[in-house]
Amino acid sequence: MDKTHKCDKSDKCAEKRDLIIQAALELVAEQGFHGAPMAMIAEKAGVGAGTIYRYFENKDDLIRWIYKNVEERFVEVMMQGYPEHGPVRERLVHIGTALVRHLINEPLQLRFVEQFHNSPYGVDHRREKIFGQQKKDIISELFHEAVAQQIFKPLELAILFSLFFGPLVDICRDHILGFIKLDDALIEQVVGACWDALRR
Amino acid sequence: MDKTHKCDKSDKCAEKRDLIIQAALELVAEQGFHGAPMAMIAEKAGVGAGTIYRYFENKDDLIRWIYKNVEERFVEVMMQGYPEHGPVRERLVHIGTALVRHLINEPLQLRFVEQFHNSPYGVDHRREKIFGQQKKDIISELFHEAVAQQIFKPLELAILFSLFFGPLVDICRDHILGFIKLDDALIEQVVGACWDALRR
DNA sequence: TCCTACGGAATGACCGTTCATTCCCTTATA
DNA sequence: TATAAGGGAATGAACGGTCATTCCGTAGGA
Repeated sequence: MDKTHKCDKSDKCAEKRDLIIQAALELVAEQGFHGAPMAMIAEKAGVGAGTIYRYFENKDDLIRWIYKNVEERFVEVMMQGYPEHGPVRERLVHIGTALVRHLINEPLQLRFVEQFHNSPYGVDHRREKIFGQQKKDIISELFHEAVAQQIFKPLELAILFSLFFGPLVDICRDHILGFIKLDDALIEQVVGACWDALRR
Repeated sequence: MDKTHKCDKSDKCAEKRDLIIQAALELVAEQGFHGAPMAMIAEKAGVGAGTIYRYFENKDDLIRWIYKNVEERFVEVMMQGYPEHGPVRERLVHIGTALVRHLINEPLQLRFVEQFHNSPYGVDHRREKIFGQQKKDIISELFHEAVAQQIFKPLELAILFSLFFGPLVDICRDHILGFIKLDDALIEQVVGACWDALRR
């Protein structure tokens, strides 16, 4: 929930807000929640400690706001250029490739989301995602359709998601941490391998 | 590193030590590191707060000790009844199935390890694992052999591990949290799917 | 009596949050 | 234009609480 604030439009206030967000994103991504106390976020953003509370109710509010925005950007990226009427494999490869490309270009966003998922809210968030999955997002639809057409193995959505997205996120982390070196050819191979896991 | 202690052998002291370990394991697994302060661990173990420091140098020492032991148990379980001279697929299915069965029987151990991996030490530990991978554990050997025989896709070990173990651990967590319900048939299907991801 | 294990209050560091104060920009007035 | 007043934005020292760790008095066995 945003805190009501006099100047929402693109003026100095918005700039300051963005500075806080960026500082928090970086610190949490690089040091974890432990390594991102409010005082440090404020210092990195170049504002006073109290100023943060003019823009966000409390730390939870700040963290959740960042998470929501980062997640939305993930979906946007996967939907950009999505071949809506192409065959299932093409659509899936598009999603996987777009996701991996984005994650390795925005390592802070990946690390932040991972930190978030492994925290008290993380479980609640996943529960909501899985059980509240009545809303028809395009990716869930694609998976459902592929199961119905007997292209995918007849498994629950949660399992199919783990088979496909789990390894992709893992290798992005390994790339960011310098354990492996991803390039376009390798990304294609790994996405292909994840496809193989899903295929009937 | 254990702290030197007069009575190491199976007497009352060892019992008390185990109580501390069990309490810490449960609290960290269920509440995360934040929710497992030393005072709470002591209370749950039924000992004084200071007593913990007679058995472990500090909290880090305690946590690392538990992690090391839990991880060793994972390997033990995967190696129990390992069909060393069977075909690659049989050996891999054995490992995957044994791991999943163990993890869903010991949810605390899985949750603890996940908490550990997402913490400051987590990255260091993984770095050590990947770059210090000169030691020939049986599982790495199996993967190397399968690549050499062109049974697996020609990918780095870290990637193959992510493709195989990543989804397996994910679905165990989902099972523990009640999001899905694993049974023997389903485990077999999922392990089979992970095999498909690796297969050339 | 000596020595070791133990408990739990005490300690000091640190964290999120608050709030009295200051700063600065806008507006009103002459 | 010059000046004063008003008010929202920003600040950072201070507060209350929590944490890991230490310290010291006590109990019990040799």
